[in-house]
Amino acid sequence: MATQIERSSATQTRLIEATITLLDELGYARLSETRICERAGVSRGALRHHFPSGRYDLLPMVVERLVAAEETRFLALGPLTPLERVHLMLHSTLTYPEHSTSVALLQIWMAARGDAKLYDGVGAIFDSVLPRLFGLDTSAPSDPQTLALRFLLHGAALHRFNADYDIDQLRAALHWALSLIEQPAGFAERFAAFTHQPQAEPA
Amino acid sequence: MATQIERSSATQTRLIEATITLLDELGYARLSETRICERAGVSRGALRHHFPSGRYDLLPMVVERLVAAEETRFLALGPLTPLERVHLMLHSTLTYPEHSTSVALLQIWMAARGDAKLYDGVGAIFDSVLPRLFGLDTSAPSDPQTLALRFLLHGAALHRFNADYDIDQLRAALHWALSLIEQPAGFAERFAAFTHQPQAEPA
DNA sequence: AAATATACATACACAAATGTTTTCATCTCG
DNA sequence: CGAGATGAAAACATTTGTGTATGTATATTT
Repeated sequence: MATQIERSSATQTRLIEATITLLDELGYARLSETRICERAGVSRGALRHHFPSGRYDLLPMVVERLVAAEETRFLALGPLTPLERVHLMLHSTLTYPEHSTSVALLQIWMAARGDAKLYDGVGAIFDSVLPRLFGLDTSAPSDPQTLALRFLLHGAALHRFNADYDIDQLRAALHWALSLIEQPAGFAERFAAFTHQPQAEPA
Repeated sequence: MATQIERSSATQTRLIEATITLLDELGYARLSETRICERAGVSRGALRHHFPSGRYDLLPMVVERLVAAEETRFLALGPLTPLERVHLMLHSTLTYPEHSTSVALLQIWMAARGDAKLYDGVGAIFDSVLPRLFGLDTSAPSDPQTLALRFLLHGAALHRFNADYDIDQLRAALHWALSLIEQPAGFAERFAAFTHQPQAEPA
């Protein structure tokens, strides 16, 4: 058979991915070890072996994994300003509005507000999103434009769950907003590959 | 003593308000009938008397109450276009960024996605937010500008829980965004009172 | 190959949350 | 006033989730 290290990381990955799926499907409130194990196809004993205090060990790994995945995409592009990063994220949302990682993160985030033990585990990782994804130094205040674009980004991501969600209207709204402001210098040329969209730009 | 009707609606109100508080403090996951009753100062028997199936009867009332409170503020202003409404809400956020109504609603909303029974109770009320608060007819597509401003609004409301939340930076960002676009005709004059008066918020 | 450590599974104990029933007080109406 | 209805409290059963202990096979080490 495989080595122990391979087996371990395989089941850990299955547990983490099952958790992400369940957070998206059922939300944090209905998340339970039993359900996670069912979905991952392992026993509760295995879960408790790898994550001795259950969700409180598991969820930080979930958050870290999701953040790291996004971070990797940016690292490939070299040094980026905060403004460039938000623009890139907005273009990502334009291209893949259904992107679901944010759901799991939001569920954990909302739960951590009212659960000190959970917050101990995930708080620092969530804080690291600012420097790691948005390129923001927490000490220096960000400029209004970048912050406003973050609002737009988060609002658009959330909109997916709204009653009147429509993918084309979402794109049209983001296009309208982006048309009001200038892209960062050399943005289109530098990140053509990254921001390339299947559908054509409106006039 | 008071009449039965008074007693009834008094305890119902206490239960509803305790629920809103707890949703803000602990989140949906840690909401329980026992905790609600503790906070409201009534027995579980009383809760079950007024809300036979617990949260599934209680939470729709919570949602309806919060939506109705917002709706009332708009009704006093006469007929409003969707664009005017979003502008008003953005001005409200500028004035009272800590407004906590949205937290309880977001908690319920995220939970309802994964709980069909809960969705049965609250889904229709959430849907009614579009016509009742945003003035949007669900059949007709909204214009890109209004939708983009909704993104901005929701993103700004969510920002309150971010690590780098700063009330002044939030205001600056919203000001920056609003300075890019024109206010609806006669907006400042018509709604001077609205955008500067404290909101009637159920405690 | 023996000893040990690791990965995983099963089982039990306990706490918390919900669903349900019973009981009592107080209000309402004939 | 008295019967019935209603609001409220308490008590019980059931379910669900977690914490923890124990058992067993497979891998690693010496």
